[in-house]
Amino acid sequence: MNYQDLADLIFPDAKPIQYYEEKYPERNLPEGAIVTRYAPSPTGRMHIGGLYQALIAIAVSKKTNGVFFLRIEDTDQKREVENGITEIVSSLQEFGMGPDEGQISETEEIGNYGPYKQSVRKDIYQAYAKYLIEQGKAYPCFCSPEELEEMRQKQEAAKIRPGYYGVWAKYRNLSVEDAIQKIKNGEQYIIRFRSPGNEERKIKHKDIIKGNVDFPENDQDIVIIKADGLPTYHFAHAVDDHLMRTTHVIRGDEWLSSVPLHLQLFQEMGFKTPKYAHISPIMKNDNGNKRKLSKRKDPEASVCYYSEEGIPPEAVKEYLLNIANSTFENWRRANPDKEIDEFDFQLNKMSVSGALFDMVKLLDVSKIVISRYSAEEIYEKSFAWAQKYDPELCEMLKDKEYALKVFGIERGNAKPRKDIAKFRDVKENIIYLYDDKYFAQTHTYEYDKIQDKEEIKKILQMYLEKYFHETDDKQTWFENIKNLAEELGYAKDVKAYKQEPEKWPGHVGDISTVLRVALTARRNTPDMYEIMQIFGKERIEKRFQKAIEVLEK
RNA sequence: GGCCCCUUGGUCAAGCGGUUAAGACAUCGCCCUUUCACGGCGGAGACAUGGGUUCGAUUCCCGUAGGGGUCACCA
Repeated sequence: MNYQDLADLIFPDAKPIQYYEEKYPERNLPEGAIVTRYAPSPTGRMHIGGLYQALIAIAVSKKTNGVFFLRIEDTDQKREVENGITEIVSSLQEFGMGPDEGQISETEEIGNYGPYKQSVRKDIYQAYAKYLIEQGKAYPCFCSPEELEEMRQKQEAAKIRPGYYGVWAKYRNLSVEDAIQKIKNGEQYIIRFRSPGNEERKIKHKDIIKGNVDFPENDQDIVIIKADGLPTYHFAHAVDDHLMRTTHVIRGDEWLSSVPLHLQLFQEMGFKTPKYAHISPIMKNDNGNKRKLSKRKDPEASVCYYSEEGIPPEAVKEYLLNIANSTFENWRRANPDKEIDEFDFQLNKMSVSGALFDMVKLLDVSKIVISRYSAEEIYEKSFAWAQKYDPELCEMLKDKEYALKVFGIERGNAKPRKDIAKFRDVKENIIYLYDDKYFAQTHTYEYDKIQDKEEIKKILQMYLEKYFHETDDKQTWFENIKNLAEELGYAKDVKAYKQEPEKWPGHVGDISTVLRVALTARRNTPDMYEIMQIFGKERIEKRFQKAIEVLEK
């Protein structure tokens, strides 16, 4: 009896690997095209780190006219979660990051290199496992989990390197006959890789991001097929990325130390090795300690946080790209209107260590992104956000014509306002411009310099009677406020006042402040002329009246 | 603990043997301005540490400290 008999006994129905090799031929792509992927496990809400990885993968594949595909790594049924794939697919979609090929819903996929869901590729993995067994490069192991655990404890107690290797690899040298006998006896087993490695030897590896790294060779006989017949990550990675013709494996750097194993697997199976790029995780400062952004502890770790807050997807992408390649920022400044895809992303320029997540910076990016929107765009996006997350704002925005006027204040010009960082800010930002909300609230009118009740009343009344005309242009409008100031004995010109402040009780700015506060109950607002234009005389009058009522209380 | 990786201002980061050590965010001041925002100008603020190598180290080598990753029939 020989390896072939053993292989046939274990996987009687597996196809020869030639079948798959032919079914999934080399891709016909231009020179230098990068084929890469995002390969998450459907285990819950999508993590920002995953989005980051996918974004980078897309950037490099787009740049080289390559392929970006989505593969679902669901070989661990225990950790799987309902609608896990939908979560991934819809998150990517929301960010405009749909794959060129791969899984596109729980059950559907596109592309010729599928299936793209590992759980339905069982036959393929088994064919390759069989191939390995035939050559004596893999073998059945009959250790129970308890036995393995016991072994590990022994190793730890003896302070030697834990694992299934060398003399500890109990079934590595079991004869084919004995193995066959055990299997026929119905003993449980899994399939292990017979590692040709030697821990004493070093391998050199060049990672695109991390640079040169030296590791000891792998000598662990790792499990390749689990008791449930599904492959482990390592084996699936080798088989899939070979068959899907991946040229660049872009993944989190928690995999870096598995590289010796992966390289060995590729070599032993006769596969061409892909290039690796290991991305540092996005970190968070936790009481002086750096740690990975955690979905449990940090809301901002979940991709859904951004849509809930109303931070535009493109802002998140720009921020992430910024962490990835700091030259992005300069490029963006120079090319404000270009698509992100046009940025020449450099994998090898990525930081070797993990960046701390900076919400303040993200919000700054977001402010810039939102400031570039037209009134129409910010209306549409705010409305869409409000429909999901804020019924009150949604109600306010139903009057589109009015909302467009509101959003149009100081927008669409060369120096647009940058006062909205996320759609959640919108309501607070505009609510005082809505009469029903405004009059329903009780306000404290915090006037600044001019506090005298009678003086304030006089200013408001006189302004409406003599100095406000709906048809005035901005210059005339402000000239009128100056005239009002003068009539009341205030300085018309702020500079003149500042030079000789003792000559006047105040200046035109103080008058403006009274008008502004009485009009909006706020000291800080965007351009008051535009606000008054939107309101018209009648509404201004109503608001002044309310201000006066409050004064008289 | 073994193995591997990392360490430039508060944060993200250029630089890769000779630089007044870029830039962005944040911060502070001034200017612009009827307020705020925007914008403009300016300030403060960094090469973890100790040894080498070198005419010269932030840049190269070694050690130390600190941080991160990894050691599953999880990915």
